[in-house]
Amino acid sequence: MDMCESCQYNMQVIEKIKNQVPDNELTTKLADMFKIFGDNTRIRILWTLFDKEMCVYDIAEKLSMSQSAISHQLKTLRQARLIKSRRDGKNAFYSIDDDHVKKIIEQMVIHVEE
Amino acid sequence: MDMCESCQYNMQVIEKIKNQVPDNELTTKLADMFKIFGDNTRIRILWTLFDKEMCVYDIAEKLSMSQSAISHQLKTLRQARLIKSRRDGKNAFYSIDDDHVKKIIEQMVIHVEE
DNA sequence: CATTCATATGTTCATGTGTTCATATATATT
DNA sequence: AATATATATGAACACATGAACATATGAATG
Repeated sequence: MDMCESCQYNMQVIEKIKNQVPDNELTTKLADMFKIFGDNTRIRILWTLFDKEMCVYDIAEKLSMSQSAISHQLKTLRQARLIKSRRDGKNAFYSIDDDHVKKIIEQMVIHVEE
Repeated sequence: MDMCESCQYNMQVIEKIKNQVPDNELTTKLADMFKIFGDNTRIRILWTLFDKEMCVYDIAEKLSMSQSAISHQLKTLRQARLIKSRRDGKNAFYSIDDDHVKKIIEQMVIHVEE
């Protein structure tokens, strides 16, 4: 079967993964990153930011949560470099910072929806 | 750019995700599944099982952890349907139960390795 | 059937995590 | 400068979680 560039790259990664003793440094990095995704509020924030950047207040309203709770989670997501922020006057606008975020969540959607 | 079946399917999922109000039921499922991956021991177990099935004792030895700790995590992974078990005499052999497991971890490897 | 080996499970404990509440900071407006 | 609005942050609390330890279960073997 013909594969596109993206899938070929993925196959290379799989080959790299296979037949190796688990590298503790890498697996720790992986687990830590999975942890960031492992919270409903953070997933909902990322989901909300999929199509457009949004300010803190609007995210909080859309998700029916307090500004503080959202702000705390935005900090977590920003520290993990999954989102970035930009100031515009009184507002701070947040947006997805990494192309992989969609792919990672998408892959999990495929998994849970079967 | 030409895309293979797999990538085309992924694109469809992306389209489905975009521009929607986050569905709390789905995002909860996603977060819960990410949580399962969000532990170094569990990632290392999955990693170990990538190429072949293994019994509990061998996994514990390979990862230098107690049999109890491994068994507990195997239960977690089994309940999440990420691995399956098979008895052979005194031994319980575990193996990856879902094709997506590799893809999910692989996608995260791509992310953290940049 | 008693023993041994492999695995599973219940409990406990220390640690981590997410939200709330109160408050601080930053920017704009009057 | 005083005030209002938007966001960030620190502390505290409730809750979740992973490993250790002790023990139970299950299967083979004498």
